[in-house]
Amino acid sequence: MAMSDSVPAETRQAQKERTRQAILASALELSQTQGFAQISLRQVSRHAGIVPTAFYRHFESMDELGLALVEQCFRTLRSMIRDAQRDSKVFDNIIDSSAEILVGVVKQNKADFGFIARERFGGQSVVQQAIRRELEAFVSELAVLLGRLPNIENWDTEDVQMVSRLFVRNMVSNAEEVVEMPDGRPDLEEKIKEGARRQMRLIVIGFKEWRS
Amino acid sequence: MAMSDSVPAETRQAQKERTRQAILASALELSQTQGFAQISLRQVSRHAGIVPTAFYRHFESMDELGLALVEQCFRTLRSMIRDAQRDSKVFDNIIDSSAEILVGVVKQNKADFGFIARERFGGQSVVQQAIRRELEAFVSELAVLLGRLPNIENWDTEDVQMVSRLFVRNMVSNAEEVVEMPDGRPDLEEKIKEGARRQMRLIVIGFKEWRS
DNA sequence: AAACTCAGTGAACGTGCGTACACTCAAATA
DNA sequence: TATTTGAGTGTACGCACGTTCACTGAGTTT
Repeated sequence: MAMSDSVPAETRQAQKERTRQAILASALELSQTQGFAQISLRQVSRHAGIVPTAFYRHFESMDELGLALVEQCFRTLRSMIRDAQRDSKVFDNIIDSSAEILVGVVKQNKADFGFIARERFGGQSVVQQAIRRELEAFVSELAVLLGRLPNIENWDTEDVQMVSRLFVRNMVSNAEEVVEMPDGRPDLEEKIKEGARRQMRLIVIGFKEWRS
Repeated sequence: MAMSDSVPAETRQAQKERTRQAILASALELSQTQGFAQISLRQVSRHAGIVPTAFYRHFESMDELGLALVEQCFRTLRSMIRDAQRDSKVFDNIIDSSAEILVGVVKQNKADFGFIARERFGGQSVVQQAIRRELEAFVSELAVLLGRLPNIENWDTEDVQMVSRLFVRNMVSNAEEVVEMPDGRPDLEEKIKEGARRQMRLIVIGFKEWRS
C-alpha cells in the first residue's frame, strides 16, 4: 500500500490543515479589533506566518475565508445547544440553566460570538447573508426543541416560532453584552446573567398570560 | 456694517455648510452598501464633488466625520421620540402607536437607522463608542418618560430602567428588521409592526405579572 | 531510486490610498 | 477700492494592497 510505517504520521495533509487553521485563527483574532471587512489578505497571511501567495492554496479569496469563519462560529453555537440538551437540569429549570449556559459558553468563545455579532451587520454582504441564513436556521431548530417542552407542546406552530425568534434575539443581544464585557469582572457577568434570566422569564410569563 | 444689501444671501458660510452636508450625505449613502469603516476619504470626496484635500476644510479625519454622522443619526432618533410624546394617542395606547411610529419613522430614515445598526458593532472603535454612549443616554431618557406613565409611576427606578432597556433593545432589533426589509413590501411591514406590538405587549404583561 | 505533486517562496506589477504643499480666485473685510 | 481670508485645486510622494508568475524543495507515488 501507499503508507509506509516509517512515517510518523500523515504529514502532508496534516501540515496543510494546520496552516489552514492558522489562517482561520489569525483572521478571527485580527477581526476582533478591526472587524473582518477591514483586514487584508496580507495581514492575515503575515499573522499566520506565511507569504501572501500561499494564502491562495487554502482560500480563493477573503470572501471564502469569511464564509469558512461563519461556518466555524455556528458550529460552536450549535454544540452549545447540543450540550444544553443533554443536561438534564434544563428540563427542570429551562430559564436559569439557559442563562447560566449562555453566559458561560459565550464567555469562553468570545471570539466566535463576537464575530457573529460584529459581522451580522457590519461585514461584507456575502458574510452577512451567510450569518442571517444560519441564524434563521437556528431559530427553526430551537423552535423544534421548544415544541417538545412540557408546557409548550400544544401551542401553535407559529407561536412557538415567534418565541424561538425572541429567544434567539435575546441570546444574540446577551452574547453581544458578554462580548463587550471586559475580562475579570464577575460582578458584570452576574448582572448579565440576571438580565438574561429576567428577560427569558418575561417572555415566557408574557406568553402564557397572553394566550389565556 | 459688514453686510451689504446687494448680496443675495450669506454666501460664504452657506456654501461651506452645503459642502459639509454633501460630505455627510455622501458618507451616509456610501456606508449603506459598504459600511462606514471601509469607505475612503477619497471616495467620499469624489462622491461629494470635491477634491480630496478640500475634505480637510470640514473634517480633520474620517473618524471625525464618523462622529458627526452618529450625532446626526441620533438627532433623527430623538426627534422621533419628541414627536411621539406630542401625539396624544400614545397615552391611550402606548404599545400600538409606538409600533406604528417606530416602523414609519425607521422606514423613512432607513439610512440613519441603518448606520446605527451597522456601525454599533461593525465600525471603527471611535464610532462604536459614540453610538453606545448615545444609546445608553437614550435608555435613560426613555426611562424618565416611562416613569411618568400612569401604570408605572410607582415602580422601582431600577425596574423602569430595565424595561426601558428592553424597549430600546427591541426598538433597535425592529429597526434592524425594517432596514433589512426590501422596499414595496407592505405585507412584511405589517408583519414587523405586528411583531413589535407583540413583543412590547409581552414585556409589559410579563412585567406586571412578575411583580405581583 | 526516479518521477511527480503541491504547499510555500520571493520578486514584480499596477492601483488606490492618506497626506503635504504651493496655488487660485471669489467673497468678506477694512 | 485695496487687502485679507479661506474653500477648493492640482501635483506629487511614499505605502499597503491584491494578484501574477516562475521557482524550490520536502513529502508522496511509482
